[in-house]
Parts: sequence; structure tokens; C-alpha cells
Amino acid sequence: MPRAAGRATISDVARTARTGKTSVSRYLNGEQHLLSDALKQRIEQAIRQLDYRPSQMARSLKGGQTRLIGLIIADITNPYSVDVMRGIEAACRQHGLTLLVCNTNNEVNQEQHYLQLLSSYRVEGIVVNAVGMREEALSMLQQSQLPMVLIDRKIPDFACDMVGLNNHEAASQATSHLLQQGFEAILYLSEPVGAINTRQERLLAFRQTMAQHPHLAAEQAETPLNDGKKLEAVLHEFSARHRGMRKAVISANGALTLQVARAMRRLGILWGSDIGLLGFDELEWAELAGAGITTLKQPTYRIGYAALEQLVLRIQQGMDAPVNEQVFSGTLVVRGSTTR
Amino acid sequence: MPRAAGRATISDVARTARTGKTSVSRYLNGEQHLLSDALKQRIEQAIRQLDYRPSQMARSLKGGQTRLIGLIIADITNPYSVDVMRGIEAACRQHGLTLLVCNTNNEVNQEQHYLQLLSSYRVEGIVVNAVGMREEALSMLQQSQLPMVLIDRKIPDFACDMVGLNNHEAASQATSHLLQQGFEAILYLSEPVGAINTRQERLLAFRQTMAQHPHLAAEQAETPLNDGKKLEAVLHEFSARHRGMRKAVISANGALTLQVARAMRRLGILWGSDIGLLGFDELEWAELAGAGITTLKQPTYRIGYAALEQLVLRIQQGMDAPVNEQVFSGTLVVRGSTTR
DNA sequence: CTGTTAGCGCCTTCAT
DNA sequence: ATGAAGGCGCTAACAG
Repeated sequence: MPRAAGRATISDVARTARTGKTSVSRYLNGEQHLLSDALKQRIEQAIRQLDYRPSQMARSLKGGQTRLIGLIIADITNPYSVDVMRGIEAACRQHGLTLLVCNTNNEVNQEQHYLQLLSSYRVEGIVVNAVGMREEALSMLQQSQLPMVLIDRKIPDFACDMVGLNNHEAASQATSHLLQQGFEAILYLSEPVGAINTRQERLLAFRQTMAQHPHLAAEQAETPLNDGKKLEAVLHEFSARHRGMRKAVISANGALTLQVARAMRRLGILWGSDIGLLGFDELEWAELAGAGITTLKQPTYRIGYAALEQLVLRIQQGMDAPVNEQVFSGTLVVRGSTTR
Repeated sequence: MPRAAGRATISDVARTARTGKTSVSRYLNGEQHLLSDALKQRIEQAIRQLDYRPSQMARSLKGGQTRLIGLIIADITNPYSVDVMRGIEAACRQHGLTLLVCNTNNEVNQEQHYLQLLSSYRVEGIVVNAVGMREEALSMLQQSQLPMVLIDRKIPDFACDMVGLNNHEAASQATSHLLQQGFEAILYLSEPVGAINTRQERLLAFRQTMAQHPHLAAEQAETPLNDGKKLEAVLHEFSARHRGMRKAVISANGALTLQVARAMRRLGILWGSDIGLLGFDELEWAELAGAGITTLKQPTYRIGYAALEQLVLRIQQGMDAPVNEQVFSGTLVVRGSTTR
């Protein structure tokens, strides 16, 4: 009989099967060829009878591999992150790894907490989807000697593998499309750029592309996600300033595009006819909103998959191997918001 | 100096601080009032110097609480699930619990795998967001004696705490709204109902409500999420069959609503003018799609929060306490798709 | 106040 | 082919 409270242990099984712990352990670890059929039978039955399941805790305490990978996501609400996650998961399955997901909800405390947790559970590596994560938090990560790969984010003075979008190319592509469509004034809208390299790169590419056409108006504005009023003001003024010209807005990410669309709707501005609209990140509802919204779609699944492959590589090679950065190209999905 | 490979252990710290493991352990566990200041100093420094971090593995192996909660999600892609998760997380924080998220990607294997994993890591309880999960998989869960609560799903012959939507009320509410708006023919569209109680309840309530108006047309159809052609056919025929009447479609969940909207668009049917449309689950883009889509919004955050509270209760009370079921009311958010 | 000791459940030599 | 013994890192009696 198993001990009153708690689950059965390997000793319980051994006792029930009238043998020693060693044999049970061997049975569990695929060294069954070393056991007599009779013993195997007894062990098998004991396990079933006691509903025994080995404790991973104890197992990996002993120093074995955990085959665990941690994923730290700053905002699970972000479809981009979820899509990337699917790629990571697929790759994990491929490698016989198990993924543990931690959502930090954009809170620095949580980041630290989860990092410590994952580390103390001896995950073999972590993927950090840092969109929105602050520098301070990431520097904590640096401390831990865990193999790690960053998604779509580089940190100054922090050598770390990274996988993400070719932001420069993507932003150029987006801007060029708008120019080709004959827009004469373009507003590049993003959340506060700060020191976040992803945002900087996109903005830079926009500026460089526009710089080739000095007679056109290239504007830029930053607005937080939750300030609808400010967004309306920015949009309204941009619109007014370029009355009579063909004008368009680029939104730097999916979450922002939603807010932009809402603001335009409140203002009674129609994308497609009154103004052009192009957003980074594919949206499942892009085709349903008004005339449709043109997006720059990221290969999220591939990014996630590649990130995990990179992590596996890092785990194999150790922390001394040179840092690797890998970027993928985006795809422009043209819809009604940028065509006549 | 810490051992060459691997991290420092409590013994290393003890040695460096010229003391015993016990004192270090005490220092770690908030029993600092039992230590002399001098010792405290030495330990603190040793910890910093060695970058020591206690192994949760070892700790909980010893029999302590893990303060870990597992969340099994069938489809992380589903915004409903993600929203519920946010509620769970908030409640976890409140209780000093840490949430480990596992996405089974609707694969039965994964469900088993994760369940075993979580169980072997001694999580104190699990929340199962079973939308889409198959019965077989859930019966596995039943085996494990883990405290558990189901989200929006009941399983026959399986006594388990549950938190979810008041499906009957919600579906009645939705149907009544359509009737009030003067729709004369209503099509209730859902994924295959099967034995899933949530889907059955919604459908039943629809039928009962419609039964009070025998002169009106109450239709029902089931279609898988990925079969756009079938969806178009169903919609087209429904439309044709009731030409000249005011007709509407109820979509049984958010993911389906997206497909329905796409299909209507392909068919050139406009919701709001040609046909009514009402979907379960709030959609962030509901106001942006055409005339806007009326939704039945679930209090997802509260559902998640309540689920975790229930789990905590279950953990405290043990597995013998009577089963508890808790349902919340939905809210109708009326938009252009169901008004003239 | 502080250190010694004995496990937690498992894996792994090392004997038998 | 099988089992006994030791130890992974930590906590919790139980002495000093």
C-alpha cells in the first residue's frame, strides 16, 4: 500500500515488487534488457498498482537533463508573441523539449521572478520575447549564465543570440509601397521609440527612404497605446496639415494599428479613400476592416522556430561560441487601405 | 570559489561564510532573527560573491510547497483563453502562486505529456482550459489526484470544480435580442457540438427561446473552423431560403465569428443591412468590421480569477469537499450588425 | 544562537 | 541479473 498521503515513491514500488530500487530505476530508464522477464513483470504491475510516477524533481536534482525550455513573454495578449510561440513549440516538439511559458505582463518584477524560477528549475535555456520589456529587466537576464535567445530585440553591450525581422528592409519596403501608390505625405506612427532597437531601425529606414524624395512630407509621431485622445489629435492635425494631398499613415506594430483604426473611425476618417494606412504585423481581421488594411506580415512561425533552433545550438556549443543574429524578411500584404 | 561547472550550492555558501548549511538555510527562509548580525553579514556576502541561488528542485523535493500552479490551455491562439489566463495570473499573484502555462495545441499527446510533467513537478493544482479538449484527454486528468478546476466545461461522470459562463442565459439573451430587433429567421452556427456541454447548452437555449415563437424560422448548422467552402454554402442557402425575410446568424464562438465574417465578405453579404450577425465572445475588432458586429461578451477576466480562487479553495479543502460550479453572466454588446 | 544529522526520491557506481 | 550504499541540494529535527 502506498504511503497514506502523497504519491508512491520508487521505494514503494521496489517493496511491492519485492526487489530493490536499482532494478526499478533501471526499468524506468530503458535499461530493461538487463532485467529478467519475471522481474520486469512484477515491476510493471507494481507501478500500475500504485499509480507510480517518477518525480522529475528528484530526477533532475541528481543532475540529469531536464529537457525543459523556458519562454518569457512580456505580453501574451500580443498576437505576434503568440504566433512566435507556436513556432517555438513546434521546434521544441521536434527536439523532445518541453516548453514552459511565463507571461510577465510587462511587469519588471515578474520578469525577475520568472527568470529566477526557471533558472532554479534548471531549464536548459530560455527564449525571451522582449517586445516591451525594459532594459533593466534584460540586464538581469544577462547575469544568469543560462543559454538564451532574444526575439526581435538587441541590447547594447549585451552579447546574446537574436532572431527577428529584418526591420530595415521591412520598413523600406512598406515606405516604398506607399510612395509607389502615389502618397505625398506620410506619417510614421509608433509607440515611444526610446532605446528599443527594433523601433529605431524601423523608423530609421522610413526616414532614409523618404529622404530620397525631399519634396514629399515625412512626418513622425510617438504615442502610447492607451492614449486615444492624443492619437486622435495627431491624426487630425496630420490630416489638416496636408489637406488636398494624398496622405498615408504607417503604424509600427499590430497593437498600435488597432488603436489607429479605432481613432480614425471616431474621427470619421476612412482609410482607403480619405487616407492611406499600412501597419506592421498581420492582423486576422485586416481584410474585414473597412476597405481592408494593408499589412507588413512577419514570418512569425519561422522566427519562433529559428529562435529555438538557435537556442539548441547555443546549449550544445556553450556560452563561449560567437553570438549569432538571424533576421527574416517580411511580406507586404496589400489591401484596400493603400490602393485607390 | 564555486565549483568549476554548475552553480554554487548551499554548502559552498556555508563554507565560504565559514558556517553550517543550517544557518544559510535559515537566512534564506526568513528566520533571520535567529542569526547574529555578524553571521548574517558573512552569509549575505558569500551569497553575492558566489551568485548563489537556491535550487527549487531540492527545496520542494524535501517536501515543501512548490507554490506552483499549472495551466493547461488547449489553444493559446484563442483570445478567450488568453483573456481568462490574465485573470488567473492576477489571482495567482494575489496568492503568491506562480503560474506555469502549457499549450497543448489541441493535441491529445501533448495534454498527457504536460499533465504528467506538471504532476511530476508537484504543482499544487491545475486549471484546465478545456475548450476544444477531447474527453479522452480529460479522463486522464481525472486519474491524477491533483486539485483541478475546469474552465467552461463539464464532463459527465467526472466530478470536478468548474467555472464558466452561464451558457443558457447567454444564449437566451442573444436570441431574444435578435427577436426584439425583428429578425424572423435565425441560423445558429457552431462548430460540431458533439458531447461538449458548453456547446450543447448554448444550442439548447437557442432552441428553447425560438420555440416560443413557432412562426419564426429557427435553423441550426455545424461547421468546422477551417472549411470555408462549407460555411459559404450554409450561409448562401440560408440566405436564399429566407429571401425577403429579416434574417440573422448567431455564431457560437469568437473564432467562428471570424470565419463567418470572412465567408460573408466573400459572398458579398453585408452584415447589418443584408443580414443580422451576433457572435459569442467579444472581439477587439468588432467595431471596425463593416457596420460593427454585435457580440456576447464573456467576463473572461473574472472567470479566470474565480477559477483560481476555486482552485485554492480546493487545495485547502482537499479532494473530498463537495464539487463546486460557478457561472457568470455575459453581456450583450450591441453594434451595427443587429440594428437597422 | 549555531552546527550536526538524517532524510526527501532518484540515479549510479560498485559489489555480488 | 540484482541489490546495497552513497550522494544530488536542501530542510528540519535535535542537540549543543
